Amino acid sequence: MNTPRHSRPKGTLDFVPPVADELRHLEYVAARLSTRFGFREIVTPVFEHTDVFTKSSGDASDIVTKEMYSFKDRGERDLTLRPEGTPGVVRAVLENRLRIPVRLYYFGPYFRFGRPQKGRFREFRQYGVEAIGEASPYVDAEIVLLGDEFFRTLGISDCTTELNSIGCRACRPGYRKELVAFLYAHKDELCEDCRERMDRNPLRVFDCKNEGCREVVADAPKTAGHLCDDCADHYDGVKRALDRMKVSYGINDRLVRGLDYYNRTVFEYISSRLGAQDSLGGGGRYDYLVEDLGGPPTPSSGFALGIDRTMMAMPEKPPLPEGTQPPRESLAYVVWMGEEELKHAVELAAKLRAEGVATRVDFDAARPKRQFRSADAAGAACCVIVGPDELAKGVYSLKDLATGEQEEVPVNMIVPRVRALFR
RNA sequence: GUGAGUGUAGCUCAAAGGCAGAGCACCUGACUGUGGCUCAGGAUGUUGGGGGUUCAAGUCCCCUCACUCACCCCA
Repeated sequence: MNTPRHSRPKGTLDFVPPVADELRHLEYVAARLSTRFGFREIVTPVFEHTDVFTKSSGDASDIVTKEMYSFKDRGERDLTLRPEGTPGVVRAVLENRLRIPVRLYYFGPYFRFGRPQKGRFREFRQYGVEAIGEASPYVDAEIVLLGDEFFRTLGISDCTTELNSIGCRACRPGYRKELVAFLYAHKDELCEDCRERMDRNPLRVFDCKNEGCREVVADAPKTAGHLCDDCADHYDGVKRALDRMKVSYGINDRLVRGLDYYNRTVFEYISSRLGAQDSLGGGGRYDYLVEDLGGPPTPSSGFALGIDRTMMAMPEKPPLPEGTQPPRESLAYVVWMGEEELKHAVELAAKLRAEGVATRVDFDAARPKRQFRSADAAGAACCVIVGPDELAKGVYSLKDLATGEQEEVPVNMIVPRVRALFR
């Protein structure tokens, strides 16, 4: 193969036409739905001071310990390409003293260092929402609903929602102690990784895919049975609200989120089309994070959805029936014959564009044949032909490239006639 | 960070130690004011890179790089 002079950095993606259009469409859907739920867009930097992430995501989490793109800038500042969205948003809310409660949505690129595989990249895109300063279980339910509607709007049908509650600072320590005791009793049956996880983050043993570990974990004490009264009430509230909103979900009492800051409600959207990385996104409640980042106690809830994964999970467009042409772009080509007509073509292009009609002229091809070919290659809907004959008669010839039909159009009628061919 | 698989034309893939090929795409012409369709012709490669074995390597061996999938982790 011709080795390209330059190649993408490992784990990055190019979005070339028309895939970039799909990406923008997806962001448009996200923005529209978020707005409908009262969220407003926030844009924060792609990099932050490193401690914004180390103080929020948890020192023990893998994201912080081995997946961050961290660097020192020329001023010796410790900076990190954001591995996730929530900490930067919370930082911005505090720094700009936004009035709380506030609902925010965002999308953009995120960065984590790991070996790429299907659905996992070093640069990836997320769509997220954060409801900062809202404590009600209804809020959690609304956020789950929003994500659910997002996937449904995009035609993703094989997406299931899993729900769990992991308790709070009051009830989790007791549960954790009980879980660790259980795991120690079954230490011999656990894999090496899980034996390490037992001490560092015992809840994550639930995530292990190892057969033996799964069997052990099946009998392990579950969070849901060890919630304090407040957490149990909250969990019931979320479930009742989801039922009333007609959101279908499954309880997964093994569901644990990777980030340390979650408490109470956690949820995840799973698709069967994605391979091993089957999570389209997830989220939950994070009632302590704002405080951890130096703000006042502020109960909050949100989600982060993987845009790249969502695009992978979207249904394939059905192939075109045999013999049919793909739809044409809403684009007009002005075809010219000689130098004299070229001047008119340039003016006509300006006029069409002023009327909002996307227009191109092939300046490089002197022969009309090539101009027509350019127009066809670009998928243009029509050609507007400027030749000596047309100029003499005060008309343009308009050729519909889909049907091949051509007719003369008075110059003052060209804009509506071109537009009529767009569909 | 760990493991496995795959690297041949722009794309999809043949060539199982003996002349590097096909389809699609591309270019030119038939058609000097008309795309697609048809016909005729044309170009395309350091077989990812480097080393080794051999009379001979796309093919076997070693190293390296890239991609893919999985572990890990998560979006």
